[in-house]
Amino acid sequence: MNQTNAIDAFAALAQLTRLDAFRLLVRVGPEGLPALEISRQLGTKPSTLSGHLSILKRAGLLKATRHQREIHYAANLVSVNALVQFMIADCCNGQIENCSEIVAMLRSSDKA
Amino acid sequence: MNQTNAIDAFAALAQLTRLDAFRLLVRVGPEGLPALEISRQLGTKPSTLSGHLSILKRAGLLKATRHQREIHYAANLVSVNALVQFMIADCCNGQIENCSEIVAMLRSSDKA
DNA sequence: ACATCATTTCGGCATATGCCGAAATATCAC
DNA sequence: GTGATATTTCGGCATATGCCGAAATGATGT
Repeated sequence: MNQTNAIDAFAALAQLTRLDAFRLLVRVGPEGLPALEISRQLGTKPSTLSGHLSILKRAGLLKATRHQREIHYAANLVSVNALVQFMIADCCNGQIENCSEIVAMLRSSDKA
Repeated sequence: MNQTNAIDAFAALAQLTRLDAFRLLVRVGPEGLPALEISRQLGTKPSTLSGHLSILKRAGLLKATRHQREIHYAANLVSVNALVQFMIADCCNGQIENCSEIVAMLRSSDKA
């Protein structure tokens, strides 16, 4: 994960349709959904959604796999972790005692 | 944290100068830095940076406090946590066994 | 009040983004 | 090959964003 990569990921998520699509796929889990099904669930035109999916995929946030005629898109959670790591890298210049709050919070992400 | 709020936060981070500013302030820690100092460290014009800081602040990613003439900006890490929670909410429809990987990854955020 | 330093607001310009419909490409069943 | 379904690519248009310099606002010390 580098600056450019992180900006692509943030930009990908900074748009209503794409954020909805990503969160839908997070809920669905590793099997993902075909593009047309996502388009139906979100109420967007297939052509519009296609561009959005490609942006999310290029940013590393989605994985795509063929299933017969359909292409299933699924959330790539590894990249979420990398993005978080990048955001809070070298927090408080490594003075751990200052960062303990945040670390505790990220630990509490268990409920996700 | 809701959709609109999350989009504002992602959009705020999806820009080179703002991402640099935010990460700089994460490194600096809770005391933050005055605007002009950030402007110097990033090599941007004060007027340009001012707009960026206000975007980050409106997104909840920065806190601002006066110190004499200066306004110190500091990263608000609580909102980072809220953003992550929002991104991965209801992951795998709550079927924990499918999400265990991600949970483990976010736990490993300790090294931050 | 005045001079000074810190920050923000404003206009203007160039570029990027999002939406759609129509057409193109890809896969499958027959 | 033909027809049917799934997905992507391509124009075109409207809007949003980022940058800068200049001017305005805020806060401090004398």
